Amino acid sequence: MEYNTQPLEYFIESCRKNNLKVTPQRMAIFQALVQDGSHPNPEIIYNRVRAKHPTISFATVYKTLETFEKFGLITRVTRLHDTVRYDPEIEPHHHIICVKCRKVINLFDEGLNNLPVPREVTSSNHVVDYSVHFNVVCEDCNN
Amino acid sequence: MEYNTQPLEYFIESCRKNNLKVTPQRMAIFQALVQDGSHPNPEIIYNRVRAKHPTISFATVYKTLETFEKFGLITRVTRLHDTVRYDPEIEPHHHIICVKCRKVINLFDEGLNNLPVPREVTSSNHVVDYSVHFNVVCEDCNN
DNA sequence: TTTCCACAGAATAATCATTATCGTCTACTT
DNA sequence: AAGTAGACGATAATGATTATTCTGTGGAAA
Repeated sequence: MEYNTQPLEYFIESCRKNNLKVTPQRMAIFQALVQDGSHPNPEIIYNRVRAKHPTISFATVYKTLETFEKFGLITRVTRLHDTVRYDPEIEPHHHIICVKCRKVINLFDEGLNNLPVPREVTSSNHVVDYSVHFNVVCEDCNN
Repeated sequence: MEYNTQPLEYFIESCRKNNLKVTPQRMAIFQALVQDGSHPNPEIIYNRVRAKHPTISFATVYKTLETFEKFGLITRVTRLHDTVRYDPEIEPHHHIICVKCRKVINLFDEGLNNLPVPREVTSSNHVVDYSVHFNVVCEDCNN
């Protein structure tokens, strides 16, 4: 179990490279994220950070995480978290997702439908389905 | 371009099988979803349906879509739409997502990191990255 | 050193998406 | 005819996120 994939020194270095100031709050937010592999949401991070910085505000957490993501210091699991997106397609398929305009296009591909599922996945979980998310910048957004 | 993957007759049949009443509103909601491949959110569907059913309410649209999904008539692109989930991992990796408790676990797998990306994806898009989402019921939720 | 300025942070309001509640209606049972 | 469950509409409530505004601070420039 190795969570500390991004040691603090690397984080600080990355901030410097991007002209981001390294503040105690930012370090705390980053550490709250790195401390485990739980993919926390802003609320959880906020609560963790409050232990050491009781006056920090929600907005700061949101803005900081957004900034980190913008500069590639962290990622988000999916970029489609703003609203539910429905699909009438119920057969196995995959998705092309434009990270700018959030357009979603279905992708049907036999090869992708038959990926070898790692044992790590099947060993302790019941797999419902899977789908490959291609995060792209689409033609329309590329101009 | 083939969107009508689920003709209306099949929809009606599926409703009957699941003891769901087939109402004009439900047909309209389903057709608003099937009419194109745009993966609309509830707001868009609401606006489309209002053309024929001006008195329909937002709540009905939400509840109906939820019902459809529950019975497997439609799907959602991702089940992590309720809140942003951050990840300190910036190297290519994949996700195991429990559809019940929404736990997310990173998955590192060389094979999955080197999938052949279909030409359909690369031809008109700039691929930022991709990630395989395994939707599962995790050990904890399986009891 | 002093002044200036941009960024960072805190507090708070506002917005947007979603869910819950409640009353009504209707088809179907008893 | 009365009862019941599901469906619908109206609306309130909640929860997540974003915007706004003000204050502070550290370093660049004078």
